[in-house]
Amino acid sequence: MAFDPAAIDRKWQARWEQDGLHKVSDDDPRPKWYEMTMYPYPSGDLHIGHWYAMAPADAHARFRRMQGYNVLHPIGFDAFGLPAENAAISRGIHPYEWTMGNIENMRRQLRSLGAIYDWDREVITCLPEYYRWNQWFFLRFFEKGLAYRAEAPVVWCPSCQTVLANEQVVNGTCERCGTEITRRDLEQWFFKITEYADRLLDFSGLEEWPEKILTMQQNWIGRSEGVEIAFDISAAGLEEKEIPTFTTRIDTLFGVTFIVLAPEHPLVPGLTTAENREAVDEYISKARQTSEIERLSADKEKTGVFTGSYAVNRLNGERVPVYIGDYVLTTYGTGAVMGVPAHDARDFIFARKYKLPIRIVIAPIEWDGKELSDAYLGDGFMTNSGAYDGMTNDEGKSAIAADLEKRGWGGRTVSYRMRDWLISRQRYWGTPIPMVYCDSCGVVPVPEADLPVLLPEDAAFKPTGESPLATNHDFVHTQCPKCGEDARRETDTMDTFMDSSWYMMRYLDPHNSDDPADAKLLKRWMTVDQYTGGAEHAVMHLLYSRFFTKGMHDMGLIDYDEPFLRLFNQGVILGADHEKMSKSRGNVVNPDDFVGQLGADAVRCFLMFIGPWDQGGPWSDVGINGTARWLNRVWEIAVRDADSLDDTPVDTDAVRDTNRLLHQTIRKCHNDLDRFKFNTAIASLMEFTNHLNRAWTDASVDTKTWRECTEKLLLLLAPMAPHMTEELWEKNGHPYSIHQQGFPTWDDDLAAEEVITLILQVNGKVRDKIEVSAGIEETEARALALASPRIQSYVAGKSVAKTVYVPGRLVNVVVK
RNA sequence: GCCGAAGUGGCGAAAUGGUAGACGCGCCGGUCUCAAAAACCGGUGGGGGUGACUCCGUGUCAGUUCGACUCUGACCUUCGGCACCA
Repeated sequence: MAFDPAAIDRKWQARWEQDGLHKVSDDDPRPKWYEMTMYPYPSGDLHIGHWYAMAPADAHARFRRMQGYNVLHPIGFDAFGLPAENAAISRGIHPYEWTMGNIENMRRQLRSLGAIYDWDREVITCLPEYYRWNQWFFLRFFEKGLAYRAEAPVVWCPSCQTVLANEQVVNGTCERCGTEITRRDLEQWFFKITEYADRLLDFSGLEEWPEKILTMQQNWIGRSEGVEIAFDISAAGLEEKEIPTFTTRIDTLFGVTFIVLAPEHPLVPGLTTAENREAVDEYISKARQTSEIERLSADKEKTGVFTGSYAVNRLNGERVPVYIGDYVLTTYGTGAVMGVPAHDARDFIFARKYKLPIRIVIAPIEWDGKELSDAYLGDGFMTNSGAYDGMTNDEGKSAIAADLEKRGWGGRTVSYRMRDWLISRQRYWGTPIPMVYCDSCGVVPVPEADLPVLLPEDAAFKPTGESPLATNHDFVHTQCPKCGEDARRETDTMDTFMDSSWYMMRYLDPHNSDDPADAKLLKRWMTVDQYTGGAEHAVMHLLYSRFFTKGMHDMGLIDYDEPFLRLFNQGVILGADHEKMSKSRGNVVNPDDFVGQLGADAVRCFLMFIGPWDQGGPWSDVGINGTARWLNRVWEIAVRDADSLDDTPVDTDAVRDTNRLLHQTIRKCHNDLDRFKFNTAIASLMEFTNHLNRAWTDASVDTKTWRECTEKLLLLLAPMAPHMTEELWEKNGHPYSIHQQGFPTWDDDLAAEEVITLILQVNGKVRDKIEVSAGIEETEARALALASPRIQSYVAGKSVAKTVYVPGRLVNVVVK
């Protein structure tokens, strides 16, 4: 019976589909297990990276199903986004056609993987039945005050011709295309994610998220506690009488020798005196020209220019000069900082450059009173600080903050690095934002009954920097839902991260036309028990989705407030040259070639066998042969005629060994699959296979034991290699389907070793190994060790200081 | 610059205080064959020894311990994240 993997793949994929084996029922009495993998963008081709993300996830979901859970492991397509639009521009295909064609092809490829996807639950985000709920959620967020329109300096990608959210900027470049970003002042739609900053920092509702992701989210949110303190500028005769600044080091307030405003700060024109105007204007226009990357570079020279005005530090009445400098960011804090050169590295450099005084107000321990060669950032005693002198700087912090609050000059506050989520996009292929602009009523939401606002089929795709929808007159011209007069539609579309923020709900009820998802089904299935995907979404999708869930929770739409209970990040699959796969490197692996030749199971197993799943690693065209060979051997073993063996144990010890290994293998496999350690699970199955093969050759196994072992081997392997195990299950006369069987269980007593190898050491070095009974007593073990001739030869002439006994493992004789 | 993870045979890796290198690739030898491939069996960290054996060995250097790939400190390298955030 030759093993023909391709034929077996076809046979069972068709059978499972026909039988609806993977249809998931909502009423199943078993406990639910919702395991999701990040849905793919329909780029048109399922590459090995997709397989690496999906095959192990599927094996894990299958493992949970065999453990007795009602497992939902759905799939869908992240179908809005720029590549579709770019295809339209370069090839004249409509984004819809392009996307749906790709989905068609990818469905076929996804089926070849043999996963347990329930295709009735497929979600495609670019269809009105999906994106109408994006609009619906937008309106809910708007009503709740969590969606707002504001003018702000926003990030612009000159290549994508659209604004981006801060999270979508990587080192000053566009996350999608790598183009250096610029800034623009535009009126855009934002989601108030900053209002949830503190709750997003609370990870207590999560179980088993990688520490790395939590740290990244924490750093991204960048919470810092400090004080907002206002400096008096009433002398300048402006309407504004003060400059608010934010500091985390209010204890250094007496060390302030200047103020620096961001060049874009609104007070700059007012504070600039006539004789300084020319220099200030020149500086500002130069700052505008410097690129974002350059401006954000930390080691760039700190520059600035004096405005000619002074501000008063009201706590000590000192008058300090006001500068502008581009090391101060408009987007953080108040866009103005108090300059404390003695205790801030940046201010120190700035003060040196512009010959500003450097006054030490926190005395370093063992300070000799000399000038500093660098800013002193550590703790110490307050000095040169009036009434606060002699306090520790920690005490000074609270004392000064309290005094400022008392006098109304400032107060404790919290600043965040994270900005609100900018969701407008000046592109066509996305969800239209359901808003109308009316000359008399202002900004008016589209009534719920009028949803969805359909994305029109025809639009000019060429990006001009303005939304393509803006040139579509039929789309733009509408009536105000309030007064009925002529009005204009919003022509921007939504960030596609809107789609992925709630798609886990839609899988539960993908065709519901009354709600995003039925409340009973949400109750039944949410929260997602296990989510798997790449770590690159740490501060984008994963953060947005947590925010979105908390927002929905607060609106009473759902009763849970974290979307994903457990998260696992798989690593990245690399080319055989250990480099990232890319067309230009020519190291891209096409899974279809291997699937056709060796079968889906071999590809699945090899991907899991390469190494730990979270580590990723290099693909190997020859390495996969090892896995394929092994599956071949499993096949060959499982089709042997067990009746040709003796039906009574030939060698009871050998049979007991086989049985013990069976139970150990079940235990190992179970524990490893539970923790996504597929590589060692497969290794243990290989060992077991090798053992069975030897036992057959030695004729040291009886019919019954052989049958039990091969049956269990197939069950253990079923999550990883679903096709061939199903075929072999049938060949061995078991009832269809192997995938509806329980995962084997083990007996610790049967798995326990009877004989162990006791390691005998002298001074920690292995000198002898002896076989002893597992239940050996300590005194006996020690005696055996000292009696060993090999140990004695090392002990001879020395004195035994002590012996260390580790039960079941070793005896270490310490000699001097 | 700061934070985090990692560094083990020719290669992917295993072992999380107790036999370093399980399992697999590759390579070498063998069986089968006219021959080759496939398949199967055996060997395979390095040095020394005819051999029983023996010494060295988990990035480097110290330390803790009877015993360290594993724990601690410093350093080197690689990869990720953040990077004027006041």
